Amino acid sequence: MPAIGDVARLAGVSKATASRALSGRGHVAADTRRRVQLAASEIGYIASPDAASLVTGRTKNIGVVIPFVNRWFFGAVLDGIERTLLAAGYDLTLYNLPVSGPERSRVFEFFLARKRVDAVIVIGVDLTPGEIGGLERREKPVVCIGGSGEVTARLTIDDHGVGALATSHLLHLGHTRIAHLAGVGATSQPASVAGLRAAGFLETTDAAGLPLLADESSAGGPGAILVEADMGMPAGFAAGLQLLGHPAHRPTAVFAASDEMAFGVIRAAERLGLSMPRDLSVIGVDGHEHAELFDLTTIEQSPTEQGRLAVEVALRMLGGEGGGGGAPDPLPDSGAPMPTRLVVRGSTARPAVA
Amino acid sequence: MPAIGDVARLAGVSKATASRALSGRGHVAADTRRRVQLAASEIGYIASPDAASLVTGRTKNIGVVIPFVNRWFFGAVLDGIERTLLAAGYDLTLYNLPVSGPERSRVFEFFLARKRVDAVIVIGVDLTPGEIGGLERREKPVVCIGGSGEVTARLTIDDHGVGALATSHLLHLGHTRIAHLAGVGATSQPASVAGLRAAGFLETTDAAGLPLLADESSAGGPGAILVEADMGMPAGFAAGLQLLGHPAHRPTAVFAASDEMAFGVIRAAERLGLSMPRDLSVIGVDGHEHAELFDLTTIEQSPTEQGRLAVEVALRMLGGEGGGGGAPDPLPDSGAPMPTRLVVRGSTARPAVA
DNA sequence: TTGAAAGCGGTACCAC
DNA sequence: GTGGTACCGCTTTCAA
Repeated sequence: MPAIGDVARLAGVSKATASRALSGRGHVAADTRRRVQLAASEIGYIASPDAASLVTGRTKNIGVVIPFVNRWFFGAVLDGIERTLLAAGYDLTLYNLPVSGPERSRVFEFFLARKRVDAVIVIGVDLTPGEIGGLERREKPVVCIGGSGEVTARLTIDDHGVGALATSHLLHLGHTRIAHLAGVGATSQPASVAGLRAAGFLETTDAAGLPLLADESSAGGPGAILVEADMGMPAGFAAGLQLLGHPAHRPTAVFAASDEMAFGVIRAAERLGLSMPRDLSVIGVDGHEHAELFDLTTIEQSPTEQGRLAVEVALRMLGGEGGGGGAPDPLPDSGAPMPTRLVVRGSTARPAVA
Repeated sequence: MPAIGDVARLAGVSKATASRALSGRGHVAADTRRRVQLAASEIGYIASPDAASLVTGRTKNIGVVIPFVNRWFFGAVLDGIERTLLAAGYDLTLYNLPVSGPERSRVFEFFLARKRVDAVIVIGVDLTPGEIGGLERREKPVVCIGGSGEVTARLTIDDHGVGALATSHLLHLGHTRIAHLAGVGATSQPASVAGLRAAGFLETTDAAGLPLLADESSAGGPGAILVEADMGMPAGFAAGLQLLGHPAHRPTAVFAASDEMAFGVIRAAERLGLSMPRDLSVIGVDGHEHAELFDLTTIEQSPTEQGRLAVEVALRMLGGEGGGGGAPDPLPDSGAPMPTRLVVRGSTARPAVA
C-alpha cells in the first residue's frame, strides 16, 4: 500500500511538500502540485485517515446514535445525515442503541468515548445526565434530534404544540370522545417526545372540558382516553383493535403519536368493519411517505431536513475554535423549533351525528 | 485526554507493559496488570483506535454499503449487522449508496478504498467488475448479501427458486392469469435479485403453458403478465391500480417481488373495491414484520440472520492469515443458499369460479 | 516479566 | 515555495 513517502519520491519532492500539495493546506507551486497529484494517482495513493487523525486530532467521522433503524422517521433522519456527511467528506459511524442494559452503556462509555468520532448526533433518545456528562468530559459536541436530556444543541419540533394541534383539529371537527395513542413512556418521561405530545393532548382536551377517562372501557359519552403503545404499526393495530372493539365505548376519533401507529389503527378499523372517516377519524404525526396512500391526515415534519441540519450544526460546532464552550449559538434560528404542517386528508371529518 | 504514557507513569511501569496489560496481548504479572488497569480507569484512559490501527493495520471497523435505509429488508439486515459488530467490538461505517453517479464512485474509490475499514459488507447492490476489482486490489474482504457481481463471498437466498415457488403456489391454487410485479431492472439485469425472481416466474408460467402477455391491458384469459416497478409500497400501489383497474383484463393473482410491493397492491385492491382473496390473490417475498397484519402470504427469509452471518463471514476472512486468497471457503454450508419458507395466509386462495 | 526504542503514516513547525 | 524533523499514541521486536 503506497504511502506519502512513495509519492514524494516519485514526484521528486519532500514528504512535507507532497502533504501540502495533496491536502491543499499551505502554499505549493502550481507546477509542483500537479506533479505530486500525478504521482499520487499514478501509484493509486490514498491518504491514511488514521495517520492524519493522529496528528490533527480530527477524524472526519461522526457517530450517530439511533434507537431503531427500521422506523420510517429514524430511517429518514439517517438518510439526511448520511448524504450530508458524505458530501462533506465525513464518515458516519452508526450505533443502534439498545433501550437500556449493558450494551447501552458500552456505546457511551467505550465506543463514543474514544477518539474515533469528532462529534455525536443522537436521534430520539432520552439521554441520562451521566451519558451527557461523559460526552462533555471528552469535549465531544453532541447534537440531538428529538429525545430529551439537558444538552446544548437540540433540533426538535414543538411536540407539545403538535399534540395540541392534532387534538384541536379533532375538536374543531366536533369530536367529543377522543383517544390518544401515545408512545411508551409518555407518562413516565414527561420531557420525552411521547410525553410532550401526550401533554398537548391532555391540556387541550381538558381545556375543552373533556374529562380524562380511566381507560378505553369507560362508559360512553364525551371524554379523553390515553393509551400507551410502541410507536410502530403492529402496536397501533393491536391498540386499535382494543380501543375500537366495543361499539359502546368506541371513540369517534384517534390521535396517534406517529403515522405508523395511525396506519395500524386504520387497518384495525377496517378489520372491524368501520368505515373512515364516517365511523372514525384518525390523525397521525410525521408526514410518513405512505400517509397519502392511507389517505391519512397528519402533522408533517421533515426528518431528512432535520438530519441535514444536525450535521450542519455539528460541523459548525467542530469548526468553531475547539472548545465550543463559549461559542455563539450554533443552532439555526436561535434554537426555534423546526417547522411542522397540518396536512388534512380523508381520514378526518366531522363525526357522524349521534 | 490521557494517553497510555500517563497510565504507565501512574502505574509505575513502561508504556510497553501498560500496553500489554491493557490489551491482553503478551504476558504480564497478574499484579502488574491490576495496577495498570486501576491506573487506567483512575484517569479515564481509553486507547486511541487510530494510533492502534496505524501500527496494527487493523481498524476494527467494517464498511457497510446499502442502497436504502428505509426499506424493511435493508433495515433488518443492517440491524443484524450492527448488533453482531457491536458485540465483537467493531464499528460500523455506513455508506448509503446512490444508485449511480459520481457519488457512487466516490464511495468506492475514496471512502472504501482508504485504510479506514477492514472489510466491506455490501447489501443488495449490483456491483460492477470495476468496483469489485478496486476493493480486491486493496485486499479488502467483501461480503455480499443479495445483489450481483463476481465476488468471492456472497450470502443469498435462491431467488430463482423463490420466483418459481411463489408462482407454483398460485398455479396450484388454480390461477391462470397471473401478474408478476418485478423490481426495477428485472429484465436489464438478469443476475440481479429482481431478475432472478422474474426468471423463476417466467419459467414456471411458461412450463404451465401460460403465454407471456405483452402488457397488462392484453385481452383477458390465461396468461402471464410482467410489470417492473420500484420495490416499495407506493410503487406497488400505483402498479396495482394500473394492473387491477380494468375488470376485463384483471389478473386473478399477483406475485409481488417484495412484501412492501404486495402491501401496496393490497391497498390498491381495497381501493378498487376488490375483496381478498375472493377477487384477487396476492403473494409477496420477505417475511416483512407487517405481513401478518396484512394477512399476506409470503416467502419468508431472515434478513437479520443474514446480517449476522455476513459479519461472521467477514470476521472469519479477516481472521484468516491476511490474504484471503487461498483461504478455505469462509461461507457456511459451502455457500448454499440461505433458507426460505412459504408462509400461507389469507391473501391467497383458489380463484372464484369464472 | 519488563523496558527501551523503533516505527506505523501522516502533519506542521521551523529554517532555508 | 520547499525541505528537514519532531511528534501524534500506540504496538512490537529485541535485550535485559
